[in-house]
Amino acid sequence: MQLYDVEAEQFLPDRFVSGICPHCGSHRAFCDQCEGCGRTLDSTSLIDPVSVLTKTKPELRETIHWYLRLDQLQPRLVRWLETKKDAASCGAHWRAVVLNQSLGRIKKEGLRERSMTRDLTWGVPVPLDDPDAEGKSLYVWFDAPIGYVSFTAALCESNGDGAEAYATWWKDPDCKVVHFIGEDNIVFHAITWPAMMLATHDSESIQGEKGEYQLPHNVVANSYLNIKFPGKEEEKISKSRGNAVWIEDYSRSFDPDPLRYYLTAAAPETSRTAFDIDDFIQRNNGELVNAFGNFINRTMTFANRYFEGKVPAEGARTDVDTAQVRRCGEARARTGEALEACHFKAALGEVMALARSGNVYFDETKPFMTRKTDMDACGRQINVCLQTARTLTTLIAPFLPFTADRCAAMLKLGEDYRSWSSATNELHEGHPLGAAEILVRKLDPDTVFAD
RNA sequence: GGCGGCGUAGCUCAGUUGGUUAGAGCGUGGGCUUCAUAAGCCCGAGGUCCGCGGUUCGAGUCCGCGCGCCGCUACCA
Repeated sequence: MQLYDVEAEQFLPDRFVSGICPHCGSHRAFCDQCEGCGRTLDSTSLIDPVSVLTKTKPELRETIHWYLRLDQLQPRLVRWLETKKDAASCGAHWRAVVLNQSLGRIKKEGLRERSMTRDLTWGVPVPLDDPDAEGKSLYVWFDAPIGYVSFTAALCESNGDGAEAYATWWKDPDCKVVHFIGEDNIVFHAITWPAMMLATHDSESIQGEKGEYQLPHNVVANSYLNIKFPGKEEEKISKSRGNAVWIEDYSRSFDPDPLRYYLTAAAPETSRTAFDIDDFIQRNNGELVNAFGNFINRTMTFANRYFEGKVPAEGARTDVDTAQVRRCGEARARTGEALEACHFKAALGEVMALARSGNVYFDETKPFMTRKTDMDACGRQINVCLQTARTLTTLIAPFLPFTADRCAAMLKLGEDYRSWSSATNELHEGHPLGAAEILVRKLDPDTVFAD
């Protein structure tokens, strides 16, 4: 039985019916819950129910819906989620907030069956040859994740592989599916959608056997990103308030990479953060340009000016030299680990740390001094700087693809420079170099504010 | 009301399963350097890890209570 608005000619969802709470007498009660005392209500217990749409009194009508038996799937879901607590056993480091919101809720409240259909005149019609399905649509969170699969199939088809190739992506344990979402969508991706897939399984495997839908390898939820304009208070990004920075507008005047850099560096991975325009300019100029870009630039100009645009001989490396080369390998490993764990801020931090170590190495070995006293040492040092730049090119690629391409062009690297293992492939003596070009430019506050 | 999150240096944040003198970047004070995009490097100052209590040989970390801020509790995707 469900409340029906005769005038609007539609069934009413719980939040569309207001009335008086039978417990506390508050007038701010909805069908499912009272805003006054907070108690959850039975859908028919509300006193003097009124439709929010037409202010008329709704009547009870019988309707039929299809339910997802989350209650029956709960034990398997819990077993699956439990494995996600331990990175070692599941191979993925799940963020605490995702487990807390999903597993925590199940343990305290348990799951109830949930209707996956709605009495709607729009949306995706229930695809059943059943008179009761007439005029009913699928609940959005039932068909939205299925869309993940169907657009994979559509893509496979347009690629000429045939729609059935979707199984390569969705039904093969070797293919890890990772959902990147906002924190408000956690339960749908960590509970509802996995439950739907579990319901299709024949096996008792919690992850899914080959040929069965694979549950997510990881569900990575970010918090919200606020926005802060200079001289104003931090506020929520809102289309209606017009305080959003549109990608189309931004990309008309600026390169995408500085924005990528900032959005990664300031991402709300554990708690809400703000896109602060001042901070954006400052981090671009101080970190990306001064630390990273300048290291590449000072290395390239030096190599071009004093070594005829070729990689100088490696020579007999000193401890200081090998230590820097070793740092390149360590940075590759650490950045890779952080990326695997979806710790993108930390991963980017590792890349920046390598760039900074390059600057430290440059300052400590002083090739601009050895140039006058010991040309072999100078070449050895610039060789190490170039190896560092080589590693940086690959490591920065996942974050700043255009910048990486420009680095690769300067170092005359092949197409495969993005392959992670190639990061520490050393450039050989005599390897030709391109002209030194400015990688990233400073942002001028006045120009940015004008836009 | 229920569920969940956050509170660590002046600012923005890291702190994995409790384990030495709590870290990074920026900012700030002092110094060095010139290859480089007026870039870079070194050293220093700066913290009652929101408060109180508890568990423990040991708590930023675990438990309880309190204070403050925030999100979810949608037929939006």
